[in-house]
Amino acid sequence: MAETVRQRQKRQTRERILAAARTLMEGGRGLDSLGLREVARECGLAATSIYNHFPDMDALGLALIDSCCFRLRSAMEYERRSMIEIGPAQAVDELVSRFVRYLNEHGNDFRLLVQQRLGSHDRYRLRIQRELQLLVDELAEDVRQAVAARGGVGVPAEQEAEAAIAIMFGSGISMLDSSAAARRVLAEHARLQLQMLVLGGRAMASGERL
Amino acid sequence: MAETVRQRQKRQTRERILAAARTLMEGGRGLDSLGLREVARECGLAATSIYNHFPDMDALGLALIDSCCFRLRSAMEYERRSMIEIGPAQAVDELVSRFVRYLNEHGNDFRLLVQQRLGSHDRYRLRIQRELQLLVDELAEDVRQAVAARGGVGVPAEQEAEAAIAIMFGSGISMLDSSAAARRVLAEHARLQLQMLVLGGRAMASGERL
DNA sequence: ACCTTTGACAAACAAGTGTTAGCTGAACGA
DNA sequence: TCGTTCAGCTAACACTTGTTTGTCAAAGGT
Repeated sequence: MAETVRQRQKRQTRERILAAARTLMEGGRGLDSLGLREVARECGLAATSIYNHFPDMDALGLALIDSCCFRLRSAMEYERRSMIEIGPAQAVDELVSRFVRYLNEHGNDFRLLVQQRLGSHDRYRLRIQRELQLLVDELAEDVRQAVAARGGVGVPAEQEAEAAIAIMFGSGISMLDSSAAARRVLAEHARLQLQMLVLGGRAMASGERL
Repeated sequence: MAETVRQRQKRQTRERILAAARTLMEGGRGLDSLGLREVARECGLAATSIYNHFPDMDALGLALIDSCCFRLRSAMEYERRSMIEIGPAQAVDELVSRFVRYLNEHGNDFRLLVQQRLGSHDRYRLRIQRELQLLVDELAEDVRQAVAARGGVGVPAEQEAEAAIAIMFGSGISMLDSSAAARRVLAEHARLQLQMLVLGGRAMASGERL
């Protein structure tokens, strides 16, 4: 059955609410300080109308975070095979440039996720941590496959992936309030740091120790 | 001239206010959601009395952040020479265990710093970023000296330090809501990741590339 | 001893908060 | 066509917020 007029309008209004909330957070404001009436005003709705779409403010926040997770996921997803075929140097380049593009397009998403990862709201925190763990797991799996395809063994893929994400997120946070020029420098640094990490993983796999 | 009764009492009250604010944030609450009257209630003061110690709420927040920066600084400071003498493996151990101890004692400080690093308040953000940059710079200088003392050259110390801090902070965030047992595992992971990084720096210095 | 300073206070202000109750009018299913 | 559903509205409740004003009593300075 096709979508009725009412259903379409309701869905659109719901999206307008989420969009308004995101707009209000563009200045870097936290999710905690976001008011229901403020969101309603931003999208030209009566305050109480929001309750037709979300049972309470927490639900709105969770929906917001969910949409951020979705966009992060979409942005960092890529065809698995390519990672394996292009080799480690280009894989690092690809990873960084993909992340930089995500930051340029959805910097406020990223800010929200990192902020709420340490927020007081347990539901939000768990949701985000699960998402980030998925990111690490996928990257680890890719590292394993890429290493195996080249005949390598023993690289601690899980730790390498976790450290790689930490490095990228660290750079990402710095990029958030940097100019476009400064961002390019920071991206270059991130690339170098990741290369260092991969070299270290390789050294460790071949039995080298400190 | 010795401290008068009034001066001492004022200083003590000021500290009581800051302590109350920190207590209220123990559950992981953000600085934004902290109310003046709430803080006043927590330390048995009239709401308006706080204005005798801080011109406004922003000043209170800044004082809070300053005290967090101070404690982070104290916790991570150490005798410079030891880092150079003990060699890279123990240096990594020392760094991690120092950071873990800091997290155990001042986990909420750390949470506050990481949260506000991305907050909307520019003054807070800048203050924290300056502090973290100092941390990176000091670590980089130590790496340079340690490498030089062992006759190494060409290690990209600045990038290595930045990546190391990113790795530690990433682990730290995960540790914040982990049990003591899980924290030990995470610390072990951080150690491994840092070792990987140092090995990579060494490889890179000797001309190895991906 | 006397006057000034000042930390703490209660009362009030204007505005904000999340949420509930009840109404209206347009879209819907029959 | 007629009754039902329901998104959006206004009004209200019971708070909370940061801040200003003015009072009061204790400590400080002379």
